[in-house]
Amino acid sequence: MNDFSEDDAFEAAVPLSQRARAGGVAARFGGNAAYLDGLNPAQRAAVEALDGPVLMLAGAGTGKTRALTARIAHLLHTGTARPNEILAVTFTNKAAREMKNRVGRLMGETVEGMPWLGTFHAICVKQLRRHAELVGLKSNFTILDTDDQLRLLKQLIVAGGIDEKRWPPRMLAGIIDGWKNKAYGPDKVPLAEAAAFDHKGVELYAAYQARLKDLNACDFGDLLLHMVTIFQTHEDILRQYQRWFRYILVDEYQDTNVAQYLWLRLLASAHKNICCVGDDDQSIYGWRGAEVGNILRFETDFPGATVVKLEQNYRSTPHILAAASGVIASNKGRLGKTLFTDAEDGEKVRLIGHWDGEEEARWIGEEIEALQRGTRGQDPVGLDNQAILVRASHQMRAFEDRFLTIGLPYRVIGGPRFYERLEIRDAMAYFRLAVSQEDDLAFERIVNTPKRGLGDKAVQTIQRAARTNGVSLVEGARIVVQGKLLGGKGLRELGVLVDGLDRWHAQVRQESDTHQELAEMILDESGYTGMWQNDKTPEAPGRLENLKELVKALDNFENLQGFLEHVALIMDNETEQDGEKVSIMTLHAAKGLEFPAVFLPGWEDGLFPSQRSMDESGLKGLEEERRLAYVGITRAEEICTISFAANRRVYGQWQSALPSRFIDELPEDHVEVLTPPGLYGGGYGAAGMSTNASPKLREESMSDLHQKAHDANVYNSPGWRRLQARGQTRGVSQPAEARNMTIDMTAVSAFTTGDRVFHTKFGYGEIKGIEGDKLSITFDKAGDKHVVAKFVVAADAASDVPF
DNA sequence: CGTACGCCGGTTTTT
DNA sequence: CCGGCGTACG
Repeated sequence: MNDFSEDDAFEAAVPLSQRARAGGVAARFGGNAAYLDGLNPAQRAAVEALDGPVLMLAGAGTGKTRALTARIAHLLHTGTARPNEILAVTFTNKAAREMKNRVGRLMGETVEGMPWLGTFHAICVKQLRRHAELVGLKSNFTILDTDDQLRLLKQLIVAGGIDEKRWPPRMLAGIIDGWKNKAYGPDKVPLAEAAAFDHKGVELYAAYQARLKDLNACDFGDLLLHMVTIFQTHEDILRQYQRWFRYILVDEYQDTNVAQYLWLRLLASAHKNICCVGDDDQSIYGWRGAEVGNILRFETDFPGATVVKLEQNYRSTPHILAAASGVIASNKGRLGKTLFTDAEDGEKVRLIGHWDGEEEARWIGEEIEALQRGTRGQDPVGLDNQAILVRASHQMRAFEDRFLTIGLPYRVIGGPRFYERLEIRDAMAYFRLAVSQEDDLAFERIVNTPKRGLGDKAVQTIQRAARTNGVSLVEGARIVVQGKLLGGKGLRELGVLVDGLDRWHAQVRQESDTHQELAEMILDESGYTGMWQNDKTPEAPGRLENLKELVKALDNFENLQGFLEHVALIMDNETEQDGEKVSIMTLHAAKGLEFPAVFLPGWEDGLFPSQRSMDESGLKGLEEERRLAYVGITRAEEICTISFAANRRVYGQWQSALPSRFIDELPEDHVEVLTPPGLYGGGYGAAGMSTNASPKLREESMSDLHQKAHDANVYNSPGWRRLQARGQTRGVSQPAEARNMTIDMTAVSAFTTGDRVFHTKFGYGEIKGIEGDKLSITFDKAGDKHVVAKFVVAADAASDVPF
């Protein structure tokens, strides 16, 4: 199918008569190009160099998105390109949305939507739907999520009689993804790599691809891989796209993998009007296939490229920039940028060591409250403007525990994504089946959810019936029901399920109800809602809440099909904005964000830089970790606080660690060393203690803690001694009691000892005591906790979640 | 077929 | 220390 004339994406958004270079356009958009106002010379150069290859090296906070959107505006404004002739690619939906909004704003709504502004995946889906048959798919192919993918791989492993221990589905998925990222089809995997996995991996890869074809499905990696394959084997199609996409823009180029790189290079090879924006210093996704090499090699790939460096930073203070630059300077083979700023000096980066992880969390909690109140003698910093950035998500727990206890509102960014949650996937599987009864994976998922007495044996019977008749599982189930191939209860239940599926399917086609009503009906009639209503685990109310949320989300779509189509690609986590909260997230999740105050805890060797990263990838791994440090520091606008703990409980065992080597790389002149609480006057290196000393004496006095800290080997480490040698110490942390704490007694007065209560994180429990505004609660699952009263509700109120 | 217990393993994450 | 998963029973 090479004829695109019907695709609205290629329809001229602007009548041809109005299309003109430079001249006639002014009439359309007004004479002046307001989008150029306020750009610095480098940005302006990047915006105005429209033709030929351009590499925009944009350091952190240098107005990259601004330049990129201005460039699009410029292409449109000068009439160089129409909106549908511009291909603009991002990695995330969020970035795509942002760019769309900003272009719209710059152009004053005059421009119709840009059809080819989107993520790599969204754009590839659009293309692949048109050419699916060239890779053996139908244009209505489904896109599998990770969960489907894993279940499929597991089936293949089991079917192949392969030991699941030696070939865990997760590992196989990782290997296959890796190959797809490099644009290797099953037949293109280099012999050496194939041999590295006993050739079994390739065998399974081929089987997996064959199975996907059978299911008329593909996974995320396929979207790119298939398009690259099509472009490489069908020159006419490639030519067409090359003509259509007259200008190409790529965001976060340092994160592209080989498949994405090939796709871009193929599309750009004719006219070479490609503008890539990126920062080699912020390449932090090497472990999932990103190739920094792509950006380092740009000038070789596109000889004569215009290279523009954006080095003026509009985000951070000079001290923060200097600290970040100091750390990243240790990396080799950088393209090299020197960030500068006009901003006032501000505060130095603050560095503090703690006895253990809990102490660190406590200190940061108090510090956040102090900043919020402006107690430190400066403008108050709202909670929305503060963030804690950690290396690994398990570090979040210490903060969550602490913040729950003191009642500090927080939000975890990038947790389990909405559409990845169990209940959402189950519900979606029902919707998928209502739309198409061919969806075998969806059927397998829900056939026994809720429990219908249809276990492995029953499923096997259904599968056999389906296979021998060459039909879908739903049809197979119908055959089983009609032929009474199962026993009493299971048979009856299966009959009910099949009837339900038929009914829902019919209703989808008739469109007799609104799709929201239909969705709600499906979830009710299938017994899925009831399943969670009867569930007494602490998660159940939340899951029901999520289901309600899901039905609400349907509002934005025409019908169920439309919804399913979009959800496959939009795994976004729309974070609800309810009140001021501190953000807690990983360093990876923080890329692209900025906060006035940033806390960077856990700077200990082994944790950050991560031991595993260094073990697996050696110097390359260490350098990526260092870039992560760079990304972390450069998120801060005003106040950046780095901390580490001498001891940490990891897998239930106490372990001590040395301060991160990155701390040694911080330039002294831009760092202020704070004194940990209990160490007024500073600690002095004493003889090291045994490394497994238990610091589990939490409620000890400060002087006791001091004594302990005194002896800890961390204070005798090279990193720590360096801090001492700098001799800059200043007490910061005030005891919490010294600050005027407002205690909300209204919440606490609602409870008495013995009440059953519900807490969103800890679940159900019973109040054992009341101390000030805190409740001491024994939770059914989570054990004894002290929690601020406003974070719990009476247990009977919690079960009252209507659906 | 569903539940209870014991064992293993345990970064980073988007689409 | 915690959760997911697989095996062993009811």
